[in-house]
Amino acid sequence: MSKTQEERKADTRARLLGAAADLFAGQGIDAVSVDTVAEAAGRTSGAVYAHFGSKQGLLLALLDSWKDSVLTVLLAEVAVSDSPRGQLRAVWDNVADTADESSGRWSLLEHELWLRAARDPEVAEVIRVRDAEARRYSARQLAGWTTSVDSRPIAAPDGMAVLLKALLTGLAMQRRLDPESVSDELAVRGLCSLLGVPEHGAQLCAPARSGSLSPTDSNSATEHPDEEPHR
Amino acid sequence: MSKTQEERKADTRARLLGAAADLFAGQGIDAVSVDTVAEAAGRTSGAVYAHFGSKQGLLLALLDSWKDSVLTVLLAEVAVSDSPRGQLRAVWDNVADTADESSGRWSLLEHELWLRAARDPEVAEVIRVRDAEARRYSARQLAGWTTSVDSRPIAAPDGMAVLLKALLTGLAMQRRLDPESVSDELAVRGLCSLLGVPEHGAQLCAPARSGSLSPTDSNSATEHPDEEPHR
DNA sequence: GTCTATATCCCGATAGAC
DNA sequence: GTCTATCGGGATATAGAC
Repeated sequence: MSKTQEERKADTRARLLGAAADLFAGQGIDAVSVDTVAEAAGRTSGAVYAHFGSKQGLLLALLDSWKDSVLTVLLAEVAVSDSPRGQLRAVWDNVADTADESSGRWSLLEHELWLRAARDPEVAEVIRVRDAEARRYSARQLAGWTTSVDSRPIAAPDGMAVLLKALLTGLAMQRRLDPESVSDELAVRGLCSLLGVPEHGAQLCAPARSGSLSPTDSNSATEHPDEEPHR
Repeated sequence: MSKTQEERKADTRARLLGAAADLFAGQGIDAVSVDTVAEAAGRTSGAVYAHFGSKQGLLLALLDSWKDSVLTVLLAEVAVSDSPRGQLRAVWDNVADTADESSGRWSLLEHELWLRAARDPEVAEVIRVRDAEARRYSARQLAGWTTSVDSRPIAAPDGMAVLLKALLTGLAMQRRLDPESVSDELAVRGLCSLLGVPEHGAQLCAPARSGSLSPTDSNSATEHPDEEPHR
C-alpha cells in the first residue's frame, strides 16, 4: 500500500525544496551549505545530489517551483472597497511590512536572486520568465483598476506595471536600510503621483512618523481636488 | 628623502583597495578570495591582514574610502540648458547605461552591499550614513531644480530625493534583467510623473476624468524635440 | 533513493623569518 | 610591513554499501 518508493521520493524532494527556501532566504544562498539544507529536511547531502545533481540544480529547481510573485500576490490582495489612495496604501503596507519575518526574508532572497541573475545567465533566464509572467498579470489588474478609479495613466498597462514595481522595489530597499527615510505618507504620495491618482488636498509636509497613521481617510475619491486648478 | 617606508605603505594600501574594488564589483565579494585581491595588487595576503585585519576590514575600509554616490554624481552632471524632461532623460541615461562595464559592475556592487547591509549591522551603518549624505546633497539639487522648472513637487526635497532614487533604482534593476521591458520613453515618463513635471501632450492639466490612456507606441525615443511647455 | 564516508579543494587567518 | 608557509575549518561533490 502505501507506497513507499515514489511517495517517499516525492516527499523528500518537497522537504528539500522547502528547507532550501527557508534557509536560503534566511541566511543567504552562499551562506547555506548543502549539508545544512539536507539536515533541515531530515535527510543527508546525498539525497540532494540524487535529486538535483548540484547546489545550483537545487536552486534552479527551487525557482522553477515558484509560480507566484510578490507583485502578483500584492495586487490580488487589494480590497476593492476602498479609495484609490487607500488601495495604494494597502499595496505599500504589504511591501513595507518588514516586521513580518517571513516576508522580509523573502524579499532578501528576491534580491539575492536578482544579483545572481545579473552574473549567471542560467538563473537570469528563469527569473526573466517569471517576472514577465508576473508583469502580465499585474498589468491586467492595473488595466482594470485604472478604468475603475479616477486616474490618468501615463503609459500602457504593461508599462505601468513596470513603473509600479520599480517604485515599490526602490522604496522598500531604502526603507530596509533606513526606515525613517521613507515614511508611509511619502510612499503613498509617490505611488499616487506615479499612477496618476489625483490627490484631493495634500501638499507637502515633512514629518513622518510610523505607527498607525490612518489613511486620513482620504475617502472616496469621487473627485476633484478643488485646490488644484489646472493652470 | 624618499621615505620609502611610508610611501610604500600608502601605496600598498591604495593598491589593495583599488584591486578589491575592481574584483568585488566584477565577481562579487564572496567569490573573490583575499589571496586574489592581494595578488592583483602585486602583494600577498599577508599585506591585507597587516593593513585591514580581515576581509571584512578590507570591505569596510573600501566603503569608507567612498565619499561619492551614484545619485550625487548623476544629479551633478545634469546640464542646465535643457528642458526639464531632457534633464530627467539625461539622468536616466546615466543610470541605464549598462553598456559601460565599469558603471554596470559598480551598480552590481552597490546591490551586493545593500544585501550585505540587510544582514550585517556593521555594514548597514556605513551604508546608511553614506546614503543619508547623498540624499542630502540630492535634495539640495532637487530643491533648486524644482523652483527653476515648471514642476509641482508632492513632498519636501528630501522626500523627492528618496522617491527619485527609488524609481531610478527599481527601473535599472528591471532593465538589467530584461532591457526590453523598460524603454527609455517609459522611464522618462515615469520620472516626469513622479516629479510633477508636466508633459506637453496632455496629461497634467485637466482634472478631467478618465479617458485617455496613451499607449502611444513610440518607444525608442531617440530624441525628443519637444520643448518647454512653459505656458 | 538514501546514507556513510571520504576525496579534493579552497578559503580565512596566523606564525615567524626578513 | 611584507612574504612564505601552514593550520584548521568547511565547502562541493563522489564512491560504494544497503
